Amino acid sequence: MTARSGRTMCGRAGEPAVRKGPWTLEEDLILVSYISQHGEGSWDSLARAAGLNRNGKSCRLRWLNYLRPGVRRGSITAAEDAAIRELHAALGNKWSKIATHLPGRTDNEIKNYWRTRIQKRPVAAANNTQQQQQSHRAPASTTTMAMAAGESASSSSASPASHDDSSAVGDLFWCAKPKPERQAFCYAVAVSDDGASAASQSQKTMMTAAAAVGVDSGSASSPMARQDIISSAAAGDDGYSKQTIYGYPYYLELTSASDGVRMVDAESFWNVVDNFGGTTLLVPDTTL
DNA sequence: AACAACTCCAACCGCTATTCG
DNA sequence: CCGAATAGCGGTTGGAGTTGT
Repeated sequence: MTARSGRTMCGRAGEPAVRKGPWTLEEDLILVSYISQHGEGSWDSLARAAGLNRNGKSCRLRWLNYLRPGVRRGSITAAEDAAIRELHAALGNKWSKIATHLPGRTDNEIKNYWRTRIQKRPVAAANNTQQQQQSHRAPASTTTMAMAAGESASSSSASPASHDDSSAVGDLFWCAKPKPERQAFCYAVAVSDDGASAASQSQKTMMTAAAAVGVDSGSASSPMARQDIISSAAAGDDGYSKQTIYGYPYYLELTSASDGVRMVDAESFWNVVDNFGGTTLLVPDTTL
């Protein structure tokens, strides 16, 4: 294992070791499930009560920066970039203050963005933020994603998804939803075309959503490549394809056996989201 | 193909501020 | 008022992924 994972467990003698390091899908689900039922607060006791072998601080960070509804993933837009510069000039390294002006963005994300994009390459970032975002790590890293909570699982009173369809034109969207009898969650994922990073991010969302269906938990394995998901999809007799990602089964609604993942246009994509009355956890990136 | 260099960002740490008994 | 517990903030680290050689 790695240096980081080498210190993933700690604790005093006689006490159960507290996990550190990257969160697993199982842990995410436990945390989301617990908070959706009991709410936030008192993180240390929450961690214990939820049965998570994590300290409260870690739970809080995970929730606030990643799992909390409304957290926005995807690239920083040009407008956000400008806002960050302006706010940083006025406020300095007050990341949490800056974050309050950028809905859905976390202080951690803004801090990372500042350090890696602006501070390091001020001119390039200022001149063409989006170009940079798409030119280095992966082509077209801009991601548009949404995960909608279905009726039975939604303790949140599901406000309709807010989104900007104009950002999505021309991109590939793929949608999936659980079988009706398993409608604990439904979800929809959209990715920009051929983006490796985008796909990986989307898969993460899919996996979380898929696992939230709550069937046959299993052990984690390597994430499937987007291509693998597409190529392995095949409809069953009932028109649904059972897939397994990270050991969790989920179902794709297929319009036909040859469809693989169902590709739809932006309007249809958002129809899927809206028609399920869920809460959009991750909203479209408008930089496309 | 293999390796090095680079970038991104999740998660950690230490510290301060706030709350509560 | 005081001390402990909890929450929040900003800085840093290091693994993973991508690109360059």
